Amino acid sequence: MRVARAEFAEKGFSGARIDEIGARTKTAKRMIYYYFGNKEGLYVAALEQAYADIRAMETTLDLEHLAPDVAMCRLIDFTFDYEQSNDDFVRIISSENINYAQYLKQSPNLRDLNSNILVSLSRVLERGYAAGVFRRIVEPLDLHLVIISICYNRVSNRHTFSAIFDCDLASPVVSERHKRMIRNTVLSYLCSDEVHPGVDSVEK
Amino acid sequence: MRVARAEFAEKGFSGARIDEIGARTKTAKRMIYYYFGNKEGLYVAALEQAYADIRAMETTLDLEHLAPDVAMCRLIDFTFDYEQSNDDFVRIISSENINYAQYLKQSPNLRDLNSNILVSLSRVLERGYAAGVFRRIVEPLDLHLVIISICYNRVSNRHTFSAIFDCDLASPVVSERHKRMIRNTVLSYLCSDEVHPGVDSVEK
Amino acid sequence: MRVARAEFAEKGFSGARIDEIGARTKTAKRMIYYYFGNKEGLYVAALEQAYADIRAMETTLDLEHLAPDVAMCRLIDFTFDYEQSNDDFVRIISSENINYAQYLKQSPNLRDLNSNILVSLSRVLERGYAAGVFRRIVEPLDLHLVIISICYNRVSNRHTFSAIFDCDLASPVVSERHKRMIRNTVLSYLCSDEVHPGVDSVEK
Amino acid sequence: MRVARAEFAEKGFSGARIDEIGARTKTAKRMIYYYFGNKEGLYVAALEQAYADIRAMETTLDLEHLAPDVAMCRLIDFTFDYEQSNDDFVRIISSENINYAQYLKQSPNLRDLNSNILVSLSRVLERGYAAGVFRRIVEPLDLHLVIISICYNRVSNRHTFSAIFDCDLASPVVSERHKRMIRNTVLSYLCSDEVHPGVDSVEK
DNA sequence: TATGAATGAGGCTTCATTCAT
DNA sequence: CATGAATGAAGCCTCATTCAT
Repeated sequence: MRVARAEFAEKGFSGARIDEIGARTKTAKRMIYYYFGNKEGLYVAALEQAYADIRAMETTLDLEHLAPDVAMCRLIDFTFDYEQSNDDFVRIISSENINYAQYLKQSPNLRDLNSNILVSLSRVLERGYAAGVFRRIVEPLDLHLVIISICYNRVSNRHTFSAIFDCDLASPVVSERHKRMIRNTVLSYLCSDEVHPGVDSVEK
Repeated sequence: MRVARAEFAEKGFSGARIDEIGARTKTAKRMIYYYFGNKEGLYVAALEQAYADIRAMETTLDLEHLAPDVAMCRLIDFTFDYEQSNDDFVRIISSENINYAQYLKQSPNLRDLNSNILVSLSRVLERGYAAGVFRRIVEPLDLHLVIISICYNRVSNRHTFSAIFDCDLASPVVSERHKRMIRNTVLSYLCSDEVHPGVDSVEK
Repeated sequence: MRVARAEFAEKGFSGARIDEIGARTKTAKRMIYYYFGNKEGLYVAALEQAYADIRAMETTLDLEHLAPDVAMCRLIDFTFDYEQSNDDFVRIISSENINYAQYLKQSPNLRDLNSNILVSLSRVLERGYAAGVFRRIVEPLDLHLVIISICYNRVSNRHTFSAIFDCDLASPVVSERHKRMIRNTVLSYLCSDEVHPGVDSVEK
Repeated sequence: MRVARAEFAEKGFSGARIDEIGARTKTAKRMIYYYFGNKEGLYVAALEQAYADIRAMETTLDLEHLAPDVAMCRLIDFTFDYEQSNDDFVRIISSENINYAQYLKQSPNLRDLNSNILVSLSRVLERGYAAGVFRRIVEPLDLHLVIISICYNRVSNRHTFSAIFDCDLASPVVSERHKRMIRNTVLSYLCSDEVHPGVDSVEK
């Protein structure tokens, strides 16, 4: 199963070879069909496990006992570190998006699995508003998008990014710089309430 | 060629079927080999064209004649709109990252092709610092990462995102809200210089 | 066992799936091997049962107490009704003929099992000749062929027949018409002794 | 193609091995998929050809220039001989009935292909009624069923028949006897108009 | 007697690619 | 410059059967 996840993460759904997974497992290829029915079944199982893993880690964060801004930073840091350390997770989700999430949609238990991240975010925001430390009114969903996007993209697109810009996003120096940047980006946004009119205010 | 790009974007490299491309083209499948050598050649050609297209559009932005903050907003808006309108581009790049950018790395002319976005960003930043409107010292590369990440992820991962959170990222209401959010996120970050210590300041 | 017979009847020997039989039975698939050895053993058992069933019914006809022509009609009607009502029986025999009856030949108890139909026919014929109601001298075997052929074919080939001629052989109207026809065909044949020279009398 | 037909005739659809067909052909197995798409496509092609062949022969009978009874005998003889000589045809149709004629139904050109046999029969009957040689009013479809059933069954079920009754239906002696029998059966039926009440007249 | 887990062999099919014209 | 026909390799999957308990 770990092997399957690695294979799907490495090659994507159609690129993955079920023979390869069988060969790298003690059990024979035939058993994959015994347990999972077909390639799709194995893929869905790997996908489910990937989501289950991150959820299991998220519950250990214990944000409630931290000050709102500190809690927010911890959440950001966790997301940052998790994505960076688990590129299997990142790759399988990218792959699933190539597939229009058709397999994820079939797995109903996955649907509500990740909703708790929005609950966590929501609580931290509420406490921040109450304490006066956050002033920007924002949807938890939108804030999650900001955080996850930057953390995720650093990992998912690091190959094209580094090819084009000739930089190594995985180096400790850059990692630390980026982690700080994301913290400051999110907190600057939340703590200010200035509105930037953007290009709309310009004749176009 | 348009067909090839669509096919690669839709299915990824290994999922794409060269028969399918042949069938959807007037020219026969055999000609693909005549012109591009093999599947990889066709893929690289499609990839190059995808990058060439966005570069062609970027040169029309004319940021120099706008105030720094307005220029920044225009750049953000352009990125946002381009990614949202060109999911072929987004998909083929995700697919290429699944492949560890091995094909992009082989195409040397693609390397320096996108460097001008850093130049553009750099100039806007310089003007912003000079005018005192931007106070945060930031690498152009890092800033680009922030902008592109959010714009790109909204599109690349919209299928899993919408499956999990049951929302439609492509709806006009959400799109507009997110576009504003990205502007405000980036500009809040640039205009402030506060540093948020983050989780590091907490015993860990 | 009922399940096995239905499966073999539905799909033929090679089309039948022993997994399917196992799944539709309370007992596990493994038990099939315990009791029947292998697929062939199960098939032969199903085949034997099919023949045993029809034989059991045939013994209830009680033809001896009927006038010869009435007895013949009753035999025809029974055959007609049995074939029409038991397409499982028909199908498994067709399937066995596809297999060159190789399994039937292996089952020696099946050999003499159906000989009693010839005995029954023979007795009815004898009584008919003695009474002067039948005039055509005919082999019981040949007469059986005529009767069984029409009754059997209506069922065995009804799918291609109805596809080609766009008719429903199972409808009550057609069934009754055909039943009458077979009676009249057989009895016209037996009661007359005219000989039709056929094509042989024509230069060829 | 001849090979394919023989293989399907011998083993039925699911029993046939496409590898076997490939091996017995000059062209490679792969080409079967090139031309016919899949196993089903090849099977349908073989089925269509089987029907086309018999139709081609039927058109050469030239029944119009024979007396009605002689024409009827010639039609019977042709049917008898064709079925006996072409057990490939017989077997593939039996096999198709095992499949519920699902493939035949998909082939619309086959539908009206065999309608001409009913036309031929109908004309012979009309001429027979007009000449007073036939007296039994009968549907052409029903008469066809009688003729084809006996001729077909002798071949299709000869394996179980011979296993059970220990006789060789293919021997010249039996063949000739049966051919005569069918002629006399059909013509006795047509030339008489007696009605046999059957079992219905008996208390039941 | 009963059973879930396991399996080697072989089935159909698809792939990117090349040959002959 | 263009094309229909051809192909070896490999992919996914299913089969009847047996093993360990």
